[in-house]
Amino acid sequence: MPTRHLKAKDESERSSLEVGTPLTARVLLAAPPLRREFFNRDAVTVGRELLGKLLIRRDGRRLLAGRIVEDEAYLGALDPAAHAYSGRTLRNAVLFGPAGHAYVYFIYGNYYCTNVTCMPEGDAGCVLLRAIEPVLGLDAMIQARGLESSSQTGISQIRLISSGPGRMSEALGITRARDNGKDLTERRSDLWIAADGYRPERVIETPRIGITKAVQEPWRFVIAGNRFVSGKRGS
DNA sequence: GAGGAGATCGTCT
DNA sequence: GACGATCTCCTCT
Repeated sequence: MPTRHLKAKDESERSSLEVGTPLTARVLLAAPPLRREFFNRDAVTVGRELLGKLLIRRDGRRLLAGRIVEDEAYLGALDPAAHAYSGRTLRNAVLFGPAGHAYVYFIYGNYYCTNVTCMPEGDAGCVLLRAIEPVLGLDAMIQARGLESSSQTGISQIRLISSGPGRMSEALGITRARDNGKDLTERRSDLWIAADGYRPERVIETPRIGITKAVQEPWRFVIAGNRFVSGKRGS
């Protein structure tokens, strides 16, 4: 994969790249994984409450983690924009299974998008994870994205690491072959979601983006002011 | 900085 | 054969 060149930056700028509040592996491993009951609710509630939670990837002996700053709810059979709307297929079968599992699909010939199943089994609701704010493993994420090292990554470009569902999945090495159907409530898995007690100050609800059906529904949730939120000017 | 076009391939009909 | 819950690059202002 060719290296994508980002703007150079100086040392003073680099220190500010330690985005949000960087966490240690010890802190991440102490954070309890979200329980099945958390996901066994409607997708809108889960989407709103997932903001601020930690998405953690174990990659060999390494941990990568980011705080969820943007997501979207999809309501299954009730939602024309949802993959489950047209019924069960081989691709979306995970959506019809138990809550708290990863639904990963391939899109536009290049990218993977990562969802968490929710609602009681059979209802096929899910939450699309759209962006995280890196809290551990920043350099590994930059490498996974094919960007230059953090010593050369500009502050104005740092959001390119994990802002957007395709970028976020690539940064954490999430693929359909590796992660589709994985239980995200289980720390013994190599991908899970945990809570460390952080609560976002302000959450904004907006219409979902990148879809052509049910575009008016305000089921996209973002942490207000967070620089890793995708879209134009993070809106 | 903003907007548009093209790339790319799995999935579904 | 058509479409798509995206991203990057290029052009214009």
